[in-house]
Amino acid sequence: MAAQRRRPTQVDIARRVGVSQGTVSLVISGGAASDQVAEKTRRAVLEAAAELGYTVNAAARRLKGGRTRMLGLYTFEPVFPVDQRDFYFPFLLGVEEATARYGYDLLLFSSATAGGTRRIYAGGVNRLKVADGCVLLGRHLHRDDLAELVHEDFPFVFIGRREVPGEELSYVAADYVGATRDMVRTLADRGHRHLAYLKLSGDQEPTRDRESGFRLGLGDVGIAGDGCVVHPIDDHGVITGDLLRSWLSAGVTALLVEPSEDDSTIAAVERAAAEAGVRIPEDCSVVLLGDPPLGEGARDWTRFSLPREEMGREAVRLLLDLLDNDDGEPRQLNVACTPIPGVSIAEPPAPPKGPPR
Amino acid sequence: MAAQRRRPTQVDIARRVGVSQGTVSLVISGGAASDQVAEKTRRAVLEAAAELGYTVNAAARRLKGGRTRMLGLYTFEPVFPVDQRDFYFPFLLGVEEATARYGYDLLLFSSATAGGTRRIYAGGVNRLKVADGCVLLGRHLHRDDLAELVHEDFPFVFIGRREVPGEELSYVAADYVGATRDMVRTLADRGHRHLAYLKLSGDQEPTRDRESGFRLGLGDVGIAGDGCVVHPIDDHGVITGDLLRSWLSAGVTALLVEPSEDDSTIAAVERAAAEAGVRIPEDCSVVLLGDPPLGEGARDWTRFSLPREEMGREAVRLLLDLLDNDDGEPRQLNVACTPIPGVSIAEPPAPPKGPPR
DNA sequence: GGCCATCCTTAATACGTATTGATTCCTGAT
DNA sequence: ATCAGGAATCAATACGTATTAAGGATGGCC
Repeated sequence: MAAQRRRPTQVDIARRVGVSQGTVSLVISGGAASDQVAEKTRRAVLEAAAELGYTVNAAARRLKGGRTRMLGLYTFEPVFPVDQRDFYFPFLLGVEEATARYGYDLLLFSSATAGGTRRIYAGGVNRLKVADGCVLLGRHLHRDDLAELVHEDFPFVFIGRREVPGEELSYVAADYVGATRDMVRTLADRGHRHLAYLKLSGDQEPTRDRESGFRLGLGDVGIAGDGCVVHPIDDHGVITGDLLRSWLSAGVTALLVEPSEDDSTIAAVERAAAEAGVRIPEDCSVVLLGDPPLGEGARDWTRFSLPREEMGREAVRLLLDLLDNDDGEPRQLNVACTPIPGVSIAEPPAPPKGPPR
Repeated sequence: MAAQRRRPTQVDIARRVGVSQGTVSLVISGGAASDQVAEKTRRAVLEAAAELGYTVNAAARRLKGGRTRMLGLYTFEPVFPVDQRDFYFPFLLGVEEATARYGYDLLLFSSATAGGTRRIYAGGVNRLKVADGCVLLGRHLHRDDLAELVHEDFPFVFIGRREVPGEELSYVAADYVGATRDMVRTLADRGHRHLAYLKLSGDQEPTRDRESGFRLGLGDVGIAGDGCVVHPIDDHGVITGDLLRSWLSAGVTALLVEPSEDDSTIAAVERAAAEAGVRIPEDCSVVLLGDPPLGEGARDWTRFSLPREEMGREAVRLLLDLLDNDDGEPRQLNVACTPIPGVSIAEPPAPPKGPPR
């Protein structure tokens, strides 16, 4: 154990065999340039290398070559805490799988917590750049950091559509617009004409996309906006039974609910319904605009699901594409969501009193 | 956008500010030597660094002997595939959490798959060394790789006890010996005198430790070994109803089953019992020597559980300790398992015929 | 004004590898 | 004997950082 402290280098091999370090390098790196080395020398070098227990110093090799063959994964929220892991884990899975398949290593930027908040620029230094490129993930991002990042021209791909004014950036996103639009159609086909959309507060792109889809859907089926409600809820989802009841008596027959990463908004809707004595779907249809992790024995909601694992894989693919073909062009990919029929919608109930029209 | 492709270096910063590269290094590395730099210069450097989007080149820093502030995580099995993730995930969780808390980043060596098998030395290069140190995990390891790694004197900690002949290495392991020993005692207290131990084939340390515990336990309670059975099963657990029946008629009243990473061995026991018409625990008590991931509605086995998350955290702690105080001493830590009572044991049934004594 | 001490900055060097233009050595032909 | 030409090897250099001994400026003190 108390043997040599220093690891053997190519110089050690060279000295032992009686050649130069350059020659050793030619042999060790193998491949193309290696066949110009005499077979005898070649064998002698390899033998000495084995005897000394030589291994290439990865750092030195990387230093020379530029690439690190590492991809970074930065998450604006901590991914591993258990309450959120079911939501984020499939992305991770996909990213990891693709990273491995392409022969890269994956660097998790776990350290980036500055006083509880996660920031890219800790100490004025962008740590992400240790990797060749980076996959970003998470809802509660710092706009400043993101803008700065774009400005730096560092290759990255966001999972989820993100906007930075005046810049085009690369992402792979779920097609919330289309999926929500389809949901509205589905409800309209069942006869619903008065809808309430419960959107998350905080003006994030995923929310905006759903809202666009909502309005587009209304247009598609010819529903006027004034019979409908758009109601913001905070992340921990507060909605009262009274509020729900007031909507229903105003003629609303179906709810579209935007889920958060956990199941808080859905739980809130369940509570409100119970409170108001409203049955789902008999008295009110409910659809989820997404596919949050639900506990055991949860209701089989009518919803759509994101191909999260595939999104992770695609993000890596785009990133590598970005690295290899360095035009300045952003890569943008929208993937379709899969509708899940579920059992939380039904025909609208017979109107108790005459609703407006 | 089509700006410089090359990443800015300390030299670029130096040129811009009008100082030397050395001064920039002093500022960037921060800490002790940093306070001999004038505050004005210091700020100018940091500012320029931010503007240029400078990041320290990990490879270069490492080459020079500095730290990368990266810890590696190398798994001999793929961790992410879903069927095994429930087993390995808590380790990951612990490792990630501790890594983050100590301000390090976590490098997952996903790339190390050479033709399906995971090898540390892919192409003669030990890639682990990019990181400051490494946590190793997994059952099906390559002994050659491990021996080589030890021989290289690279700091690492294994999760799980591992042996390399003639070397002492660092690990944090579950105390399988003690836990199994206690299980034998528990069974003996209930009146069982003839036990069968189903061990995994493949001569791994965790298996050997359980077997030691088994024999120690027998000694503790004064059971002779000749009324007991030690039966190896392969990873996919084949055991027939006939075999089970033959044991029982030879007087065996309780089974100790070593679980694999999935639940295959347990499923095999269930099958064999059903096949032979043996009820658990009425006709035969069964304990698990571990805590495998079980599906929904699985039997509440009498077993013991590993503090997997804690083990992950501890591994990181040991590793950092190893990095900071570099004596040649290995760090070894055994953590106790927690017994879980369960409902799969009972008193031994009345002997159907006179069993041997 | 000269000398020293203090503070800041620099120049030089090492780390281990990959690459390339130059050099030596050989062989065979003239 | 000389030279061309190829094969095998070498010497030199770059990569980006950390470190340290040495240099230079500034100010104080007598």
